[in-house]
Amino acid sequence: MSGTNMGVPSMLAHVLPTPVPAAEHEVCPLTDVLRRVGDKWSVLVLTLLGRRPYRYNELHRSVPAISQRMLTRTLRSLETDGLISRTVFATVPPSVEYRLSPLGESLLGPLSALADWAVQHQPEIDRHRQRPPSPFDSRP
Amino acid sequence: MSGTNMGVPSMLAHVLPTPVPAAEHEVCPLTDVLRRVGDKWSVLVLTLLGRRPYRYNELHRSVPAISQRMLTRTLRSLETDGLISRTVFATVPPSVEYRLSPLGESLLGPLSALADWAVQHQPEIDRHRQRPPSPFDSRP
DNA sequence: CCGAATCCCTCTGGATACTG
DNA sequence: CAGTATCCAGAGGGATTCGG
Repeated sequence: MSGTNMGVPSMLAHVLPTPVPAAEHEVCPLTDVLRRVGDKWSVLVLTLLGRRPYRYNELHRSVPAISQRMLTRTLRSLETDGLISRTVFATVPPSVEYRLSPLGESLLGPLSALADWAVQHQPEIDRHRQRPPSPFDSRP
Repeated sequence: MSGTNMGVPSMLAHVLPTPVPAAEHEVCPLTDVLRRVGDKWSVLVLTLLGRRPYRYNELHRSVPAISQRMLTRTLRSLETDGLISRTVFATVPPSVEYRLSPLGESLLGPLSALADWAVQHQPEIDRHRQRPPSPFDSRP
Protein backbone atom coordinates (compact mmCIF):
# COMPACT_ATOMS: atom_id res chain seq x y z
CA MET A 1 0.00 0.00 0.00
CA SER A 2 2.37 2.64 -1.25
CA GLY A 3 4.59 1.80 1.69
CA THR A 4 7.70 1.51 -0.42
CA ASN A 5 9.23 4.88 -1.09
CA MET A 6 9.77 5.10 -4.81
CA GLY A 7 11.75 8.28 -4.94
CA VAL A 8 9.81 11.25 -3.62
CA PRO A 9 8.75 13.30 -6.64
CA SER A 10 5.08 13.66 -7.52
CA MET A 11 3.99 10.93 -5.18
CA LEU A 12 0.94 12.99 -4.38
CA ALA A 13 -0.01 13.33 -8.00
CA HIS A 14 -3.44 11.83 -7.57
CA VAL A 15 -4.53 14.66 -5.30
CA LEU A 16 -3.34 17.36 -7.69
CA PRO A 17 -5.58 17.26 -10.74
CA THR A 18 -3.39 19.62 -12.74
CA PRO A 19 -0.38 21.84 -12.15
CA VAL A 20 -2.97 24.54 -11.69
CA PRO A 21 -5.70 23.10 -9.48
CA ALA A 22 -8.03 25.78 -10.83
CA ALA A 23 -11.34 26.05 -8.95
CA GLU A 24 -12.27 28.04 -5.87
CA HIS A 25 -12.11 26.23 -2.58
CA GLU A 26 -9.95 23.20 -3.19
CA VAL A 27 -11.28 20.09 -1.58
CA CYS A 28 -8.11 18.08 -1.16
CA PRO A 29 -8.83 14.68 0.41
CA LEU A 30 -5.46 14.66 2.11
CA THR A 31 -5.95 18.05 3.69
CA ASP A 32 -9.42 16.94 4.65
CA VAL A 33 -8.03 14.02 6.63
CA LEU A 34 -5.22 16.09 8.10
CA ARG A 35 -7.67 18.64 9.42
CA ARG A 36 -10.01 15.92 10.52
CA VAL A 37 -7.53 14.32 12.88
CA GLY A 38 -5.40 17.42 13.30
CA ASP A 39 -7.62 18.85 15.96
CA LYS A 40 -6.48 18.89 19.52
CA TRP A 41 -7.74 15.56 20.80
CA SER A 42 -8.65 13.17 17.98
CA VAL A 43 -5.29 11.49 17.65
CA LEU A 44 -5.09 10.90 21.37
CA VAL A 45 -8.56 9.35 21.47
CA LEU A 46 -7.93 7.27 18.36
CA THR A 47 -4.70 5.99 19.82
CA LEU A 48 -6.34 4.97 23.08
CA LEU A 49 -9.21 3.27 21.26
CA GLY A 50 -6.62 1.55 19.11
CA ARG A 51 -5.65 -0.43 22.16
CA ARG A 52 -9.04 -1.47 23.41
CA PRO A 53 -12.63 -0.24 23.76
CA TYR A 54 -13.23 2.47 26.32
CA ARG A 55 -16.21 3.83 28.15
CA TYR A 56 -16.84 7.54 28.33
CA ASN A 57 -15.58 8.32 31.79
CA GLU A 58 -12.80 5.85 31.34
CA LEU A 59 -11.57 7.99 28.47
CA HIS A 60 -12.04 11.08 30.53
CA ARG A 61 -9.96 9.68 33.33
CA SER A 62 -7.28 8.66 30.84
CA VAL A 63 -7.14 12.19 29.46
CA PRO A 64 -7.81 14.47 32.41
CA ALA A 65 -6.83 17.58 30.42
CA ILE A 66 -9.80 17.32 28.10
CA SER A 67 -13.09 18.92 29.06
CA GLN A 68 -16.30 16.93 28.93
CA ARG A 69 -17.50 19.17 26.17
CA MET A 70 -14.49 18.55 23.97
CA LEU A 71 -14.40 14.83 24.69
CA THR A 72 -18.02 14.53 23.63
CA ARG A 73 -17.49 16.67 20.54
CA THR A 74 -14.41 14.70 19.56
CA LEU A 75 -16.19 11.38 19.97
CA ARG A 76 -19.24 12.62 18.08
CA SER A 77 -17.27 13.80 15.10
CA LEU A 78 -15.16 10.66 14.99
CA GLU A 79 -18.39 8.69 15.04
CA THR A 80 -19.94 10.89 12.36
CA ASP A 81 -17.05 10.08 10.05
CA GLY A 82 -17.33 6.41 10.85
CA LEU A 83 -13.94 6.13 12.51
CA ILE A 84 -15.35 4.90 15.79
CA SER A 85 -18.54 3.18 16.88
CA ARG A 86 -20.69 3.99 19.87
CA THR A 87 -22.70 1.39 21.69
CA VAL A 88 -25.13 2.13 24.50
CA PHE A 89 -25.71 -0.56 27.10
CA ALA A 90 -29.05 0.03 28.79
CA THR A 91 -27.82 -0.93 32.22
CA VAL A 92 -28.24 1.05 35.41
CA PRO A 93 -26.33 3.18 35.51
CA PRO A 94 -26.06 3.34 31.72
CA SER A 95 -22.72 2.68 30.09
CA VAL A 96 -21.50 3.68 26.65
CA GLU A 97 -18.72 1.90 24.89
CA TYR A 98 -16.57 3.46 22.22
CA ARG A 99 -14.41 1.40 19.96
CA LEU A 100 -12.50 1.78 16.72
CA SER A 101 -14.39 0.85 13.57
CA PRO A 102 -12.61 -1.09 10.84
CA LEU A 103 -12.27 2.20 9.01
CA GLY A 104 -10.67 3.75 12.07
CA GLU A 105 -8.30 0.82 12.39
CA SER A 106 -7.27 1.18 8.78
CA LEU A 107 -6.28 4.75 9.49
CA LEU A 108 -3.84 3.78 12.22
CA GLY A 109 -1.31 2.45 9.74
CA PRO A 110 -0.76 5.66 7.74
CA LEU A 111 -1.03 7.71 10.92
CA SER A 112 1.62 5.58 12.53
CA ALA A 113 3.94 6.12 9.59
CA LEU A 114 3.51 9.85 10.01
CA ALA A 115 4.07 9.49 13.73
CA ASP A 116 7.33 7.70 13.06
CA TRP A 117 8.41 10.55 10.83
CA ALA A 118 7.37 13.05 13.48
CA VAL A 119 9.35 11.56 16.33
CA GLN A 120 12.32 11.00 14.08
CA HIS A 121 12.54 14.51 12.67
CA GLN A 122 11.18 16.59 15.49
CA PRO A 123 14.63 17.49 16.78
CA GLU A 124 15.50 18.88 13.37
CA ILE A 125 12.28 20.85 13.15
CA ASP A 126 12.82 22.26 16.63
CA ARG A 127 16.33 23.31 15.72
CA HIS A 128 14.96 25.18 12.73
CA ARG A 129 12.22 26.86 14.73
CA GLN A 130 14.59 28.21 17.31
CA ARG A 131 16.94 29.49 14.66
CA PRO A 132 16.62 33.29 14.37
CA PRO A 133 14.95 34.59 11.16
CA SER A 134 17.99 33.52 9.17
CA PRO A 135 20.50 36.15 7.93
CA PHE A 136 18.90 36.00 4.48
CA ASP A 137 20.00 33.46 2.00
CA SER A 138 20.51 35.47 -1.18
CA ARG A 139 22.57 35.09 -4.26
CA PRO A 140 23.28 37.61 -7.04
CA MET B 1 9.24 1.79 7.61
CA SER B 2 6.30 0.57 9.60
CA GLY B 3 4.56 0.17 6.30
CA THR B 4 3.58 -3.40 7.00
CA ASN B 5 0.48 -3.53 9.11
CA MET B 6 1.32 -5.74 12.04
CA GLY B 7 -2.14 -5.99 13.45
CA VAL B 8 -3.33 -2.52 14.44
CA PRO B 9 -3.05 -2.37 18.22
CA SER B 10 -0.67 0.03 19.91
CA MET B 11 1.15 0.98 16.75
CA LEU B 12 1.31 4.51 18.06
CA ALA B 13 2.69 3.43 21.37
CA HIS B 14 5.75 5.63 21.16
CA VAL B 15 3.64 8.73 21.23
CA LEU B 16 1.61 7.63 24.21
CA PRO B 17 3.94 7.65 27.23
CA THR B 18 1.44 5.92 29.49
CA PRO B 19 -2.20 4.86 29.38
CA VAL B 20 -2.79 8.13 31.16
CA PRO B 21 -0.68 10.74 29.42
CA ALA B 22 -0.85 12.83 32.57
CA ALA B 23 0.40 16.42 32.20
CA GLU B 24 -1.44 19.56 31.15
CA HIS B 25 -1.16 20.44 27.50
CA GLU B 26 -0.06 17.29 25.76
CA VAL B 27 2.64 17.89 23.18
CA CYS B 28 2.09 14.98 20.86
CA PRO B 29 4.60 15.02 17.99
CA LEU B 30 2.09 13.43 15.65
CA THR B 31 -0.60 15.98 16.39
CA ASP B 32 2.02 18.64 16.04
CA VAL B 33 2.78 17.56 12.49
CA LEU B 34 -0.87 17.06 11.63
CA ARG B 35 -1.68 20.58 12.71
CA ARG B 36 1.42 21.91 11.07
CA VAL B 37 0.47 20.58 7.69
CA GLY B 38 -3.27 20.49 8.30
CA ASP B 39 -3.78 24.17 7.63
CA LYS B 40 -5.54 25.26 4.51
CA TRP B 41 -2.67 25.60 2.07
CA SER B 42 0.48 23.83 3.25
CA VAL B 43 -0.19 20.48 1.61
CA LEU B 44 -0.95 22.13 -1.69
CA VAL B 45 2.25 24.16 -1.59
CA LEU B 46 4.34 21.21 -0.47
CA THR B 47 2.93 19.09 -3.25
CA LEU B 48 3.71 21.69 -5.89
CA LEU B 49 7.22 22.19 -4.54
CA GLY B 50 7.59 18.42 -4.51
CA ARG B 51 7.60 18.56 -8.30
CA ARG B 52 10.04 21.39 -8.87
CA PRO B 53 11.16 24.74 -7.43
CA TYR B 54 8.74 27.61 -7.81
CA ARG B 55 8.95 31.36 -7.66
CA TYR B 56 6.52 33.36 -5.61
CA ASN B 57 4.18 34.58 -8.27
CA GLU B 58 4.47 31.31 -10.06
CA LEU B 59 3.01 29.65 -6.98
CA HIS B 60 0.37 32.33 -6.79
CA ARG B 61 -0.64 31.75 -10.36
CA SER B 62 -0.77 28.01 -9.73
CA VAL B 63 -3.07 28.54 -6.78
CA PRO B 64 -5.23 31.51 -7.63
CA ALA B 65 -7.55 30.93 -4.68
CA ILE B 66 -4.91 31.77 -2.11
CA SER B 67 -4.41 35.35 -1.05
CA GLN B 68 -0.96 36.92 -1.11
CA ARG B 69 -1.09 37.19 2.63
CA MET B 70 -1.79 33.50 3.15
CA LEU B 71 0.72 32.40 0.54
CA THR B 72 3.41 34.42 2.26
CA ARG B 73 2.41 33.17 5.69
CA THR B 74 2.32 29.57 4.50
CA LEU B 75 5.74 29.84 2.88
CA ARG B 76 7.19 31.58 5.94
CA SER B 77 6.02 28.96 8.36
CA LEU B 78 7.13 26.11 6.13
CA GLU B 79 10.51 27.78 5.95
CA THR B 80 10.59 28.35 9.70
CA ASP B 81 10.13 24.64 10.26
CA GLY B 82 12.81 23.84 7.72
CA LEU B 83 10.49 22.10 5.28
CA ILE B 84 11.30 24.45 2.43
CA SER B 85 14.16 26.76 1.56
CA ARG B 86 13.93 30.30 0.25
CA THR B 87 16.55 31.80 -2.03
CA VAL B 88 16.58 35.42 -3.13
CA PHE B 89 18.14 36.24 -6.48
CA ALA B 90 19.17 39.88 -6.55
CA THR B 91 18.12 40.43 -10.11
CA VAL B 92 15.95 43.22 -11.45
CA PRO B 93 13.21 42.67 -10.88
CA PRO B 94 14.08 40.50 -7.90
CA SER B 95 13.04 36.86 -7.91
CA VAL B 96 12.62 34.47 -5.01
CA GLU B 97 12.84 30.76 -5.40
CA TYR B 98 11.19 28.29 -3.05
CA ARG B 99 12.10 24.65 -3.02
CA LEU B 100 11.63 21.61 -0.83
CA SER B 101 14.38 20.96 1.69
CA PRO B 102 15.56 17.39 2.29
CA LEU B 103 13.44 17.43 5.43
CA GLY B 104 10.44 18.48 3.38
CA GLU B 105 11.09 15.75 0.86
CA SER B 106 11.29 13.17 3.61
CA LEU B 107 7.83 14.20 4.69
CA LEU B 108 6.28 13.47 1.30
CA GLY B 109 6.50 9.73 1.83
CA PRO B 110 4.35 9.49 4.97
CA LEU B 111 2.05 12.20 3.64
CA SER B 112 1.59 10.26 0.46
CA ALA B 113 0.64 7.15 2.39
CA LEU B 114 -2.00 9.15 4.20
CA ALA B 115 -3.15 10.62 0.90
CA ASP B 116 -3.58 7.12 -0.48
CA TRP B 117 -5.71 6.21 2.51
CA ALA B 118 -7.71 9.39 2.07
CA VAL B 119 -8.62 8.88 -1.56
CA GLN B 120 -9.31 5.22 -0.95
CA HIS B 121 -11.65 5.67 1.99
CA GLN B 122 -13.20 9.02 1.29
CA PRO B 123 -16.32 7.49 -0.26
CA GLU B 124 -16.88 5.53 2.92
CA ILE B 125 -16.37 8.59 5.10
CA ASP B 126 -18.74 10.61 2.98
CA ARG B 127 -21.36 7.91 3.23
CA HIS B 128 -21.08 8.04 7.01
CA ARG B 129 -21.26 11.82 7.14
CA GLN B 130 -24.43 11.98 5.13
CA ARG B 131 -26.04 9.30 7.24
CA PRO B 132 -28.55 10.86 9.68
CA PRO B 133 -27.57 10.78 13.38
CA SER B 134 -28.16 7.02 13.43
CA PRO B 135 -31.29 5.59 15.14
CA PHE B 136 -29.21 4.79 18.19
CA ASP B 137 -27.21 1.65 18.41
CA SER B 138 -28.08 0.28 21.81
CA ARG B 139 -28.16 -3.13 23.38
CA PRO B 140 -29.70 -4.18 26.70
C1' DC C 1 8.12 41.09 -8.30
C1' DC C 2 7.57 40.10 -3.61
C1' DG C 3 5.87 41.10 -0.14
C1' DA C 4 4.03 43.96 4.78
C1' DA C 5 0.11 46.23 7.36
C1' DT C 6 -4.49 46.64 8.66
C1' DC C 7 -9.20 45.28 9.42
C1' DC C 8 -12.64 41.94 10.23
C1' DC C 9 -15.07 37.69 10.59
C1' DT C 10 -15.46 32.79 11.70
C1' DC C 11 -14.32 28.64 13.89
C1' DT C 12 -11.97 26.12 17.62
C1' DG C 13 -11.61 25.16 22.09
C1' DG C 14 -11.76 26.11 27.25
C1' DA C 15 -14.61 27.04 31.81
C1' DT C 16 -18.53 26.45 34.11
C1' DA C 17 -22.95 24.90 35.37
C1' DC C 18 -26.88 21.82 34.78
C1' DT C 19 -29.62 17.12 33.47
C1' DG C 20 -31.77 12.18 32.25
C1' DC D 1 -22.67 7.63 34.25
C1' DA D 2 -22.80 10.19 30.26
C1' DG D 3 -23.67 13.71 28.62
C1' DT D 4 -26.03 19.42 27.31
C1' DA D 5 -26.13 24.32 27.42
C1' DT D 6 -23.92 28.93 27.71
C1' DC D 7 -20.54 32.05 27.49
C1' DC D 8 -16.19 33.68 26.05
C1' DA D 9 -11.13 34.14 24.48
C1' DG D 10 -7.89 33.24 20.85
C1' DA D 11 -6.25 31.47 16.53
C1' DG D 12 -7.05 30.94 11.47
C1' DG D 13 -7.94 32.99 7.40
C1' DG D 14 -9.90 36.45 3.79
C1' DA D 15 -10.02 41.40 1.56
C1' DT D 16 -7.87 45.35 0.85
C1' DT D 17 -4.33 48.71 0.76
C1' DC D 18 0.50 50.25 0.74
C1' DG D 19 5.87 49.80 -0.04
C1' DG D 20 10.90 48.59 -1.64
